Amino acid sequence: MKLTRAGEYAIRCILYLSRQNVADTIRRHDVAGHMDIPMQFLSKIAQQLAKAGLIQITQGAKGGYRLIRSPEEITLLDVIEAVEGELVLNDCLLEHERCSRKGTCAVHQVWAKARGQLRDTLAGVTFAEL
Amino acid sequence: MKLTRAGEYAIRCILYLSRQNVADTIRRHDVAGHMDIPMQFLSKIAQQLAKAGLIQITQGAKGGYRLIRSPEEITLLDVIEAVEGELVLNDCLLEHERCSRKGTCAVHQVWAKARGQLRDTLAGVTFAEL
DNA sequence: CATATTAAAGACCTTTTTAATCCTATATAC
DNA sequence: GTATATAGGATTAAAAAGGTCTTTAATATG
Ligand code: SF4
Ligand code: SF4
Repeated sequence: MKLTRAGEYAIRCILYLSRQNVADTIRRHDVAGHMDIPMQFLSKIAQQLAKAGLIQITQGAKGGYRLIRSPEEITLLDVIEAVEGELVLNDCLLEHERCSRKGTCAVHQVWAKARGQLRDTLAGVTFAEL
Repeated sequence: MKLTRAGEYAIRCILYLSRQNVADTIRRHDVAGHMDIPMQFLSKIAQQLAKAGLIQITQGAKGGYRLIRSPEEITLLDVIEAVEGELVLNDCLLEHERCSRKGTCAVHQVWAKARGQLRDTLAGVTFAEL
């Protein structure tokens, strides 16, 4: 029930990019150095952020990462779900996960509510505010 | 960012006990059978629930588990934290976890808020309601 | 007391996830 | 074409999750 390192690093990465001149491409080396992220691990994370449409990656000299969307349009939830997948608090919340009790289970409703609340909270914070 | 099986089983166990005659001692075998919990694994979980003061365990013939507190007094959060430990969403929320950014980190505040919200939600549901 | 019943306790195990790192390939600026 | 940078796949080590096995101990009942 906890954020992974990858999730934490992803947030730091976007946070760093948000604070620079947003139009610039920032070197991976700089992001990793300033935000205490292992460089190679950052590569993996950046690739997921790119796949999710949050950043653009440029290879080669002068390459690096650049935000595609503006900080106001990126929420914490976006970043977290980009690297951790859909946020659920209990497996039975996933559509394909079958629990025989699901239909009538009162606990299930609680998890659904809690999940909604958490996602709303995280979706309510943009990187412009951070 | 998800409940473990142990947590899920713990909830099912308390749920089952809450639905029986609360004063009765229920056999581990029955709980496991009715709630689809691996028997030996339930032992481990029950021991944690006992340590947390939620159930009383009796060994020997006619032994089993019995609720100590009434269902109205047991919340989902109680049960979850009994087996998973204190609920936190990011490591930096733990007192002893050091992050050099913690002091000024805006993200930290969000996690603190989200965690509080989630705990409140789970603490707001008792087994009498379930 | 003897015996049957029932759970504890600790060791052990397997699988999955996490958190990286290594290495080769590839893209770009100059 | 060379130096600079990241991609992408394979690999790895450590930890956590999710159990199981075996031995021990407690209790009821005849
Ligand atoms: S018992 Fe309820 S909460 Fe637990 S997995 Fe099934 S549907 Fe979900
Ligand atoms: S950067 Fe902020 S949110 Fe991330 S671990 Fe440090 S204090 Fe917590």
